[in-house]
Amino acid sequence: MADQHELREKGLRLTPQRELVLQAVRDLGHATPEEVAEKVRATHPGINLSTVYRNLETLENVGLVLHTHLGHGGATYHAAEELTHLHLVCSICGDIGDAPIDTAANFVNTLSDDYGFKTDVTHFAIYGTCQKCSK
Amino acid sequence: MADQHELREKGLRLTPQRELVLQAVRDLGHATPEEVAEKVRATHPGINLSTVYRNLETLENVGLVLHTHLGHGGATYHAAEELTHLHLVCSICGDIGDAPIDTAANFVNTLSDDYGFKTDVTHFAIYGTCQKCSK
DNA sequence: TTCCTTCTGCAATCTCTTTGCAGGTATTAA
DNA sequence: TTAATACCTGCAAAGAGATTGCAGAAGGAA
Ligand SMILES: [Mn+2]
Ligand SMILES: [Mn+2]
Ligand SMILES: [Zn+2]
Ligand SMILES: [Zn+2]
Repeated sequence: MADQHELREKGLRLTPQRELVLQAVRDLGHATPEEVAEKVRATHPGINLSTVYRNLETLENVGLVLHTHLGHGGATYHAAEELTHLHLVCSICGDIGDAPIDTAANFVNTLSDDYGFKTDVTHFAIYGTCQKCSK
Repeated sequence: MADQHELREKGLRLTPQRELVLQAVRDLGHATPEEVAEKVRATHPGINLSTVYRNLETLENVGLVLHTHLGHGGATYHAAEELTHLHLVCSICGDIGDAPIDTAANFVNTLSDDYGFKTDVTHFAIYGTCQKCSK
C-alpha cells in the first residue's frame, strides 16, 4: 500500500480503521464525517465516530485527504488526489456541480498579481444558483 | 427609521433589541453572533444571545443583513448594503483582506456562460495565503 | 381600554466535534 | 523473545455553537 509510506514517515500507522476511512473517502467522492462513518460501518460496524474524526484529521495532516466547505455547516472530505475541480453549489436545490479548476485560472492570477494573494479555489465552494433553478 | 419599512411590510417590528442588533452589524462590518451580542451588551447588558440569533435571522429574511463564511466554522454577518467586496482570508495568519467584487467579474461571467450558474461570490470567502505569509 | 400578534429572556435541548482515559496493538530495542 | 515505548481505538464525558418551548412583556389595531 502506497499510502503507508506517507504515514510511516511521520511515525504513524496504517491501521485497519484508518485504511477504511481513507477508502470510504475515496469511494464517496466527498463526504461528511458522519457519511464516512456510515460507509465504513457497512462492513465494520464497530468503528467509533471519534475514530473517524481523528483519522480524517490525521489523513489530512499527512496530505492524503483534504476538506472543503460545500454548505453552511461543517466540512466535507475529499481524497487529496481527486480534488481537481471546483464545486458549484446551488443555494436553492442544493445540487453540487463540478467545473474544471482552470475555469478560475484568470481570477486566481489576478488576485496573485494585484494583491499577492495565493488562492486555493477548492477550499470553499462556489455558491450561487444552478441553471435549472435560474428559470 | 427607514429600516422599519422593510419590517412592517411583513408584520414585523423594529424593537429596541432588533435595532441594536442591526446597528451592531453595521458598526462591526462583519461579525459573528457572539460578537454582535458582545457589542450590543456594551450598552444593553440584558440582551439574550438567543435574541441576537433570532434577530439576525429575521433581519436576513427581510434583506437588511446577509451572512458569509469567512472561516472553517459558522457564519458572520454583514449589513446588506455593505457587502460590496470579496473577502480574502489567509489560512496562515487569519487576516481578512478585501478586494472589489469586480475582480471576479470575468470568472462570474464564465460560469454563467459555460454552466448557466449564477454565482454569489460573497457568500464564501476567497481562501488562500496572503502576501505577507507567502514569503 | 380590549384583543391579538409579535417579541424577549430564560432554560432546556440539540447537533456537531473534541477530549480524557484505560485497554489494545504495532514497532523498536535490548 | 521479551521489554519498553509510542501509537491507536472505543467509550463516555464534555464543549461549542445554535435552536426551541414557554410564559410573560410589549407593540399595534380598533
Ligand atoms: Mn451560508
Ligand atoms: Mn476549512
Ligand atoms: Zn439548483
Ligand atoms: Zn497571512
